[in-house]
Order: sequence, then C-alpha cells, then structure tokens
Amino acid sequence: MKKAEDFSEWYNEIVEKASLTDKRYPIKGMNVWTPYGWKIMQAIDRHIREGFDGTDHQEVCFPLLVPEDQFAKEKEHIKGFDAEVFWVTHAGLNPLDVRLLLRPTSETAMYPMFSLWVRSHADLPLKTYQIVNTFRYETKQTRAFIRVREIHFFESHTCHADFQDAERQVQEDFDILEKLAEKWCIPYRLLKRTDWDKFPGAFYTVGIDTLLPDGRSLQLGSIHQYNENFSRPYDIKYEDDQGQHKYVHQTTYGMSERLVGSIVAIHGDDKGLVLPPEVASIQVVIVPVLAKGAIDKVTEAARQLHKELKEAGLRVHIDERDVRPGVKYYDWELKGVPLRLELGMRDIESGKITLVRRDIGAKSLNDRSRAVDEVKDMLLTIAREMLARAQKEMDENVVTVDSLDNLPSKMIRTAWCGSEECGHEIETRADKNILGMPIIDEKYDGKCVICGKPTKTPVYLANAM
RNA sequence: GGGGUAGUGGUCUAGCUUGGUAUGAUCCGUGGUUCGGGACCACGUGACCGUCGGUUCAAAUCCGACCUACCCCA
Repeated sequence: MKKAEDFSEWYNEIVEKASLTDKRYPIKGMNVWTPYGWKIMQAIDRHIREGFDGTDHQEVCFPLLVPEDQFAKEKEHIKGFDAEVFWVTHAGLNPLDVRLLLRPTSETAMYPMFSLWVRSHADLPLKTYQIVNTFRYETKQTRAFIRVREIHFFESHTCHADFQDAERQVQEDFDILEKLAEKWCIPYRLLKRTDWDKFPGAFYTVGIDTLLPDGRSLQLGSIHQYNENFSRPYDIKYEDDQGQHKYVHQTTYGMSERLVGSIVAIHGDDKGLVLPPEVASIQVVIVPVLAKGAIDKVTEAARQLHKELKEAGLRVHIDERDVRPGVKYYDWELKGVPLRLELGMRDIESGKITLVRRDIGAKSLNDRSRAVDEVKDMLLTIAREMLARAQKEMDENVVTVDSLDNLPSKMIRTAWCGSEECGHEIETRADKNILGMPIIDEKYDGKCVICGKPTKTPVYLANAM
C-alpha cells in the first residue's frame, strides 16, 4: 500500500480495507455505503446543512423522476446530459406515454415547481437546497466516490430578483465553502470555467478544484450563475413593486460524495485513512493495554476515561476486543481515527495517559487529570496542521510556466489571452484541460503562450480526474 | 469511443494447457494460554468455480454471449 508509488491502486485498496464502501454490488458504479463510510458522508452532510441552514436556505426534497417533456425544456441542458440519463420506460408491463428519467441533477424537477412558487418580489430570494441521490450513466471507468453512477449529491437552487442579487448569492456560496473546506482540511481553487466547459445551460460556472497526489485535479463541486437561462424556458416570473413581470435570476451550487474521495486521497497515507477530526465518526479511540493480574483494574480505568470524554462531547470509542493491542493500533490507523489513547498499568500508576496522533504518529504522555482538555487541544491542533500541510502541498504542486514544453504532471498556471482558438490550442499542446481563470485576483503579468497577447489573469490547467 | 487482461469459500489463491465437482492461506466461530506495535495451541463452519447457453457420458477446465473488475490508447 504505497501511496506515492501507485496512487490509483492505493486509493482502491484503502477504500476497501477501511470499509468505506462495498464495491461488490452488481451494478457498475453503484456501490453500497457501509456504516463507516456512511458516517463520514453524514458528517459532511451535517456540515453542509449547518452551512446552508445558517444562511437562510430551506431544505427541500424533490421526486427522483422527471417527465421527459419537462427535461426537454432547456436546450443546452438536455444536450449536456442526454447521453447519460437513465430512463424509466415502462410501468409494470405497459410502456409509458411520457417517459420518465432519473434526475442527473434537479433543475428540471424543481423549476416547474419554482414557477408555481414564485409570484411576487416578496417571495424572493428563494433559497433552497436538497441532499439526494442523482443518476448519471458514466461510460468511463468508475471509481469509488470519485466517478459513480449513483451520486450522493448536494444541490442548492436559488432565485433572485435581479442579476446583482444572484451575484451576491454566488459570493455567499464562496463564503460558505471556505468554512466547510476548513472543517474538511481540503485546499481548493475557485476557477471560472471556459465557455465551452461550463455547466450545460449556465451563464457561467465556477469550478471548485483540488489537487490529487498524482497531480491530477479533482472537481469537488461547482457554483453556477444561470442568469435567466432557466427561468425563461421554465417560466419562473415574479411581479416587482412597480407591477412589472420579470424573470428571476438563478444560481446553483453542487457538491457530492467526491468530498469523501478527496479526503481519502489528500490526507491518507501508507497506513490508511487519516480523517480530519470534524469528519471522523470516532475522534478518539481508547485502547486498554491489559496485563495478567491487572485486567479488571485497567478495564475499569479505561471505561471511566471513556465516560469522561464522552460526557465532554467527544466522539470516543473504547476498543475492548479480545485481541492484542498491536492489532488494534493497526486497525484504527487504517480507519483514520485522529487520536489514539493508550491506557495500561504503567500509565495508571504514574497518573498519565498516552496519546498518539494519527496524522504524524507523535506519541506523548499527558496528565490523566487533564485528559479532556488535552484531547480537545490536540484535536484542534491536528485539524489546523492537516489543513496547513494539505494547503502547502497543493501550493507546491501548482507551477507557473511561460511555455507548454515538458509540463510536469501538476497543476499548471500560465498565460492565456482568453480566445477560444488559443484555448483549444493550449489544451491540445499541453495535453491538459483548462480549468479556468481564478475568481480571487492574483497578481499576474504574462503573454498568451499561443498568440503572445499580454494578460493580467493567469489560467489554470491540469489533467482532470 | 477503441483495444487488452481477468472473474474459484467473506478475502487472497492452486487447479485450466492435457475435461472426471476443488488446493493452501487468511478471515470467521468455540475453548484455552496471552496482551505497551500484526501472539500461539486445539477443534470447527464456509465455494456446486461471475451469469446464461453450447459441446461432451462427464465442464472450474473447451466454445459463445452477457455482466463485473482492472489495464492501455483516443
């Protein structure tokens, strides 16, 4: 299990060994969420709910099926998804008059309803989100959490009175993301996609891209400004305070179980997963180290400690399996538990506890009397350092170049004049995808690597996962 | 989109060339000795060999299709 040697194989192995998912379900790209993986996903969902509830979004839940005629309303949108939708064509033995499709994303399910819900400016902004499964018939190689056919999906959909208010929503989305990514210890770049790569039907798309250890980029989600592109075909209109009927301006924000994949990929090491404390379903595991003649004493002390930490609000587990301590150490390291607490006679007699950090492996002796505070402090330190390390690694793997010769397999930052012609030329010559231009201003001065025209904005390229 | 390799107890695997219903390990279960980095002993459970069809007296083994996994190229 060497991450540096063969990232792809390492990833597959670790996902299976840490029991995050069971890939044996007999449909390609549809895996079973097993308890340990599902808890991680749910922790992420919980963070997302907190983030969006806290900014006045309302959680909704729309039906899975969309009638074909509704799906067909926005031309670009269908073109983008046509090739990968699953169809429901029969009800029992009879063919359906109007075929139904499994949502690949929920615009076409939600917007006919939005058209009924939005009537006046007082109904705006309408800010909703849902966490549901969506379906896309992926033809490429599938991969747990990263490329699947049934996607555990978060999507927010908002309606606004005008373009400016929708732009404010996009900014709020960036703010929400920043706080979430901090919990997940995930570094990322916000990159505005090219016109030919934006979400089907969008006015513009901002990709949320992170970088995997093999140098490929992974899109974690995207934020879209729709302008009136959907409100016109779906007839989502409101009456303003002057009595004028206007189309709403919409935004969406999507993220998926890829977040789990990125946490595995970015933080994991040769020993297994390394979970950020906020994501870990078990933050501290207590391993009692028994010895002949002291079994009851150690067990009792460990249980007391367990109770204390639990009451302090920590997610703590005591491992009382009848196996040797070494087995437990390996096991919990594989599972990525951020902190291990060892307790044996040696500790008990000296009034100490032994804490071992999963991220860097450091072992320390701490006072038993300060157990709760020590553990809490250490979890905070772990989270802070995990983010800092990941951030540093990403920064180091973004290289700025002024020619497309001999590009390393990293994220590339270079100059592009912005014309479509030069853009395609760059993608061909670099053998990478243009991810886009940064949303956050970067000091930059360069000349388009194709035509030489000066530019003040860099462009990012990578081989996308 | 094109090409290739593979599928045998939960997991890994032998057997396939030269057809005769399957090897070993691990996991799991029970009992015991152990316990500060993957312990050991004893006994035990578990696969009609991916699916469907064909050839044959007989198929894990030969043939075809499909499904799934993985690799390479666009």
